[in-house]
Amino acid sequence: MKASQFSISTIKETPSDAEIVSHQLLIKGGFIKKLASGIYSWMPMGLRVLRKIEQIVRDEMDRSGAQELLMPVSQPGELWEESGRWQLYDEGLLLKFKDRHDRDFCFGPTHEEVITDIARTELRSHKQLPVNYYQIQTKFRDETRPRFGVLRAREFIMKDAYSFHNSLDCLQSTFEQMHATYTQILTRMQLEFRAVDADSGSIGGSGSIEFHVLADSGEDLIAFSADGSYAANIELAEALAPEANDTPMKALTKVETPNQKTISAVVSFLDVPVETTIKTLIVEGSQTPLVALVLRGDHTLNTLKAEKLPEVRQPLTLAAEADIQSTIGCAPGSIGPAGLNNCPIVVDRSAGVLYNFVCGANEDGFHFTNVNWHRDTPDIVIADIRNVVSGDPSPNGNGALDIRKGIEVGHIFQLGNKYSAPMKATVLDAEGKAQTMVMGCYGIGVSRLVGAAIEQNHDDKGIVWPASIAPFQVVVIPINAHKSPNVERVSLELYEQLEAAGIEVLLDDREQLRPGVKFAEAELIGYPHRIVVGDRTLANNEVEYTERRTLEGANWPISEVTTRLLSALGKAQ
RNA sequence: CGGGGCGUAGCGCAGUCUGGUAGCGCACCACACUGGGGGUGUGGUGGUCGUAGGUUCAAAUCCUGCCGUCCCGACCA
Repeated sequence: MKASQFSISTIKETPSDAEIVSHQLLIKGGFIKKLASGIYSWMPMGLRVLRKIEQIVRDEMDRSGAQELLMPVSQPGELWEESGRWQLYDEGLLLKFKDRHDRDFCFGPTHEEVITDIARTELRSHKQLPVNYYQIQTKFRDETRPRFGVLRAREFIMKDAYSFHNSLDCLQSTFEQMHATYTQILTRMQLEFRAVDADSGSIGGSGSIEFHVLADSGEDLIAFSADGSYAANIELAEALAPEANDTPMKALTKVETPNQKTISAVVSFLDVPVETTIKTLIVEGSQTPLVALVLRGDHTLNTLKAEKLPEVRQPLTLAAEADIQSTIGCAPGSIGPAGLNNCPIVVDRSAGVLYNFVCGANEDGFHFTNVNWHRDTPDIVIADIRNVVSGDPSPNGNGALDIRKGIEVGHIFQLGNKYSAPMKATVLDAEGKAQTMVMGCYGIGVSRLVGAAIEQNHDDKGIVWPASIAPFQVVVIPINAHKSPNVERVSLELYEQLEAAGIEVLLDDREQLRPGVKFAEAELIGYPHRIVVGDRTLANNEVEYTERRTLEGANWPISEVTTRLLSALGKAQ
């Protein structure tokens, strides 16, 4: 491709509405263009990247034996009534509309309903199973708050696959195969990632695994052991109970703590280690109006774990201050388990092994010190309700946990019969009886991967694309070709040679631009390899090579450019 | 959905407090110079100041409604 015939529209200024680096660089580099909040056009340069990722995904899905199909973007509301999700998603997410006959429709945020409808008519016999259908297609979700450019867009491109089985064992084997396929996809994209145990959320089903690209801007926290044998979303990672060390109990003391309403305030006011303090959160209960959740002062509540407690009402809701006042008799900030008799108390494992700790005295402006469980408190329930922190022991016993941020780019689920049962998707089994199919579903955010790849691969000059997904693998920049026929001839010959060798190369033949502009732009756009052709080195029959990632250069003999690039790109000649 | 910020040329912004000829930088067009790190000069193009209404002799500026957009939170297969 010649730059003179290809739209490149970079801008120097950082767009004011782009917060994170991938969004800024995609806009600055002219890869995408915003049409509305969370809705973007893919410009020619950006589309090349998107297509690269799609092709890797398609390739590996096909290799796994899955079959590609394409389902409609618009879906009849009736189908969603059948699965029960029309009402469930009544507020937000589902963008609904009506056709001219006043019939309900929605833009597909996902395609379980449509694929299950296809499966129940296409699949009749257990002999046809298992089958795994996939598509790469535009989805629309009316996110309450689109943000981060293509990382949380409303309209986005996703690969979604749905498998059908006649047994859980069969589902399990496809699930494992998809695990391997996703691993292969992300490996080919040259991204650093982790597959982690995850909550299956509102899509339902049992086991699920998320794939996260590691990046500091990630919205999720993932915990994993150093040896890689354990990895889970922090939502799910189990906090083990520490060993209790038997300490002699001291006498309970009530101390005045005027206006000390936060843990950090109490810690500095009383000059005690934060690990010896307790905080108490009051939430709405399922069997009682209120429930107390107790954590060590330096720990945070894991809402997902708390929500699963039988005592707690779903969804987890912090109690209103007025209810706390009337039931407990003090404001939040002075609550504590000691003497708290009018609601159940659930204590985190780590808090439950403390001796002589500090907590609120259930009276504004007072705390207790040297509190001890049982002696000073009513009956308690011990549970795992906190988020793990870095350094916690790994739940599988292998070393300590490390915590990193990740961008969720893939999620695979074992759905079971959540959709097939209500939608009556059955096949006849060997005995000729109707049997509800078991389903799995597997998603990869294709457009999100574009952003995730940049979050993980950039520097202060711009994007550093992994070669496998770069819009072009090589850029050839002639210097002052309009003045030097030699430069023009060599750069054109190199360009043709590289193309012939199957390398995707962009020849920056735009005459009106000065070299500095081309260099800066090349670094912004992030071509992995750069060849500069100028009279300076041409005298020695050489050109200048620069690797984008290291920005280190070297002079290469013209005759060896193709061979060296092929080997840098890992291609056999 | 709660809290906050911002809407002025394609992009980034000033002007709004204190009402009175709509500005700057980048980009774009023309010409000249320049030609190895977003170069220089000269001359230009481009704006119903988000929108609807109100106050006023007069509104980008004051008042009210609406819309859009971004941030924090809630939410998120």
